[in-house]
Amino acid sequence: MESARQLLVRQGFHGLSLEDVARAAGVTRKTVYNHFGSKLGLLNAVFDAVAARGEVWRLAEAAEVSDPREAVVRLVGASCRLWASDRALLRRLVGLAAVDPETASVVVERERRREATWAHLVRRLEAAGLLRPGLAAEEAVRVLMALTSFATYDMLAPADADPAAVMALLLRLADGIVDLSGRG
Amino acid sequence: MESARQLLVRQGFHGLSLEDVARAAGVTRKTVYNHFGSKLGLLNAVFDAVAARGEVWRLAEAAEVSDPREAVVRLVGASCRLWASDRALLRRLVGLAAVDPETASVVVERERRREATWAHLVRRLEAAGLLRPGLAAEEAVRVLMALTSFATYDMLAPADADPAAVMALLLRLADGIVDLSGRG
DNA sequence: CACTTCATTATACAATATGTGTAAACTTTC
DNA sequence: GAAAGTTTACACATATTGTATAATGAAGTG
Repeated sequence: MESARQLLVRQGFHGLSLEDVARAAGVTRKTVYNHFGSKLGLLNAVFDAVAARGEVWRLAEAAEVSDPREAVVRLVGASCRLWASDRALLRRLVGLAAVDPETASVVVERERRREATWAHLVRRLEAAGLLRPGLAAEEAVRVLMALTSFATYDMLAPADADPAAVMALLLRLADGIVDLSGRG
Repeated sequence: MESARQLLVRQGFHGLSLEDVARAAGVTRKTVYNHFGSKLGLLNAVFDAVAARGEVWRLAEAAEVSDPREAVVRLVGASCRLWASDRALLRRLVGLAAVDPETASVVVERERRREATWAHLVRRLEAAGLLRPGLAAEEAVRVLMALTSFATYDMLAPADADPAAVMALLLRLADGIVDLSGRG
């Protein structure tokens, strides 16, 4: 999996042959198939690994904070840290989902969960009267999804970025949608 | 090219074989190679076509408006219309650039130009004192690039979206970065 | 009309990739 | 040491990209 990760980052998907992966890992191509079933299976495993390393579970944790404004801040932060955990790899993986319908399922499933999290939080914000006026709840969800997406993080963060700096920028933008002014 | 476009949207990149493209277009595979040189060449042509159909030149036009605030508004609008012109196709094309270093060049070149446009406009905004305090010019450029990226548009717009509605949302967000309050 | 030029076709070929099958060698476990 | 499960080496089928070549056909020009 580590071999696959490195090759995927360096060569891209098209340049990633299971022959190379197997060689780099010091095993046979057949062994790779025994473990992962297919190239797609391998990618799935790599994706799961990066999600785990990036501590995805922190997203759910952040969303459960009782103060909804604080929850937004933490959710944005957890997202940034997740995306920063392996940027080059995520770029390939997320891109792949847009390119190949077969591969899409993995990412789509996680995005669905991310959306459910935000949708729930937006309902709480709405109940607390913290949504800016003239803004539908669904719109707010879409905006927050977009702001906390990998694509946005990737464009906002310079190569040597500190996730915290990006987080500050995102919160500033989110303030146009949600009233976060009570907090730093 | 139209065959390629349809197949790319329907099947994704991995499912797009030049055999299928040729058959759908009613020619031989060899003819496709005579015209486009390679699969990449074909994609390039398809990308150029969608950029032309989406009227990319309007971006440059918008950036030249003398009032910098008005220029921002128009540039955001032109971006939305560009991205809306063939969403399903752009999803594949933009994703592909993130997946495959070979393919990246096409998109990267356009992004570079888009960035130059924004960078110039941000300098004008800065000179007019319209940047929100505590914000570096490079940060502003990155934020505006992110807000007007295809990825953001694609996440913000519902399936049946009106580009103008998305544009309004984006301007609201951009207002956290640039003072646009003088305008509607 | 005959001639030339050019693109298209049919066909074959090489190279590379994915995925499967099988028997032999090797490890692990009991 | 024997049984069970992996890994290997090797062969094979299939699909795809890309190139080469001779034959075919459709222009336009004299």
